[in-house]
Amino acid sequence: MRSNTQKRAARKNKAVVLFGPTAVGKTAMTEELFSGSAEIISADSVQVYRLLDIGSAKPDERMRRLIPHHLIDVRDPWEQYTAGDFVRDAEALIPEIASRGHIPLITGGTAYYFRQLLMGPSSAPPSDPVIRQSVQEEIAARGKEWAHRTLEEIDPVSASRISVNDVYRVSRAIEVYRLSGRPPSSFPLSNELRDDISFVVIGLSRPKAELDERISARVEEMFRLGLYDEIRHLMSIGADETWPAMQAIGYREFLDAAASGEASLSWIKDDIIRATRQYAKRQMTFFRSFSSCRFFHPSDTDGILSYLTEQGICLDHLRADE
RNA sequence: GCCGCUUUAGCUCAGUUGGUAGAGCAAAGGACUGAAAAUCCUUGUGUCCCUGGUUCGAUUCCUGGAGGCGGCA
Repeated sequence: MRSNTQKRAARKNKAVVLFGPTAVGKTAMTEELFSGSAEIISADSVQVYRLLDIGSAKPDERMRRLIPHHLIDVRDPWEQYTAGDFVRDAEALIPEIASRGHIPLITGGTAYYFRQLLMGPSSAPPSDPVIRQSVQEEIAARGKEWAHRTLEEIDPVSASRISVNDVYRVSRAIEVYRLSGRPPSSFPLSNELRDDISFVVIGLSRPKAELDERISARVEEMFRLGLYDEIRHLMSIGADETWPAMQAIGYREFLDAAASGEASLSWIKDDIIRATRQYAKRQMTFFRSFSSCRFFHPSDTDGILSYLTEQGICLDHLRADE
């Protein structure tokens, strides 16, 4: 029935998705446009971890007072947080925030989290630590060629998509098969925006030279704020490369340096800057593949504002002006 | 000043018994099925320091020069 469909459409939750590579200027832009009218759902796979404050560029106290933030500091650095956890948490938060009369603003840099949320999560079973470990041990013992051959037997489609060298994905594919008894490629994957939530998707970008400059400045600032002390504290409580959080840029470079012996702070700093630039590039590649995304320069607040209005998002201070 | 080593891709360096070259890193582009700041795929790039000589042909051999490193004065 038409009226029913309309009613459901009217009740559909709205959310704004704001993506940008590291250091584009998300925070400043967000503060300017959304203070007082939104609550942030952080889509950031590193800011979920406690104790990783400086290197993950967590929003400061002042910012968090201006706009409530969710999904920051929700795990200890030795715990695993996954894209699936993120989707579940975000799905719960969106209606909750809307019920307070606020705009759910999903913002961050973890493109994979956005993908899972926007197109709907995969229905493949979540990882089981025991099975994962046994698959990994087997691959270590028998080699990656064996692993890929094994995948080819259980799922030729996946095998043809995944490189032999991509042990990370081959391993997960075998794991999914052992968990479910089904070929990984049999779990459906959508490339369309899900239709139970109405998303307005905004991307922020800058010319490369501009972004590179900001990344250098940000890393310098992290060192000034005490990144070295932060990692030293983490290491003093037992942090090593087996902790999920320690694969984050800005932390693992210290662990690598400690493992290899000699490396000066300025060497480590250069490593971090380089890795961050490479990461920013990968983020942009991923996000450009979302056809529903509209890109803006972070300083173009007028453009963003009118796009939001056009999409039916009404900000409080805009309302106040009327 | 003398002796030795050295000069090849943006960087570190292989190499060509004489037929104008290739790895790693960096860079650029791309992928991404509950680990994703992870992981993987693809692609260039060159006065082979300069100058003469030998040679059908020199980045490669020889002469002379310039830069760098080390040793002796």
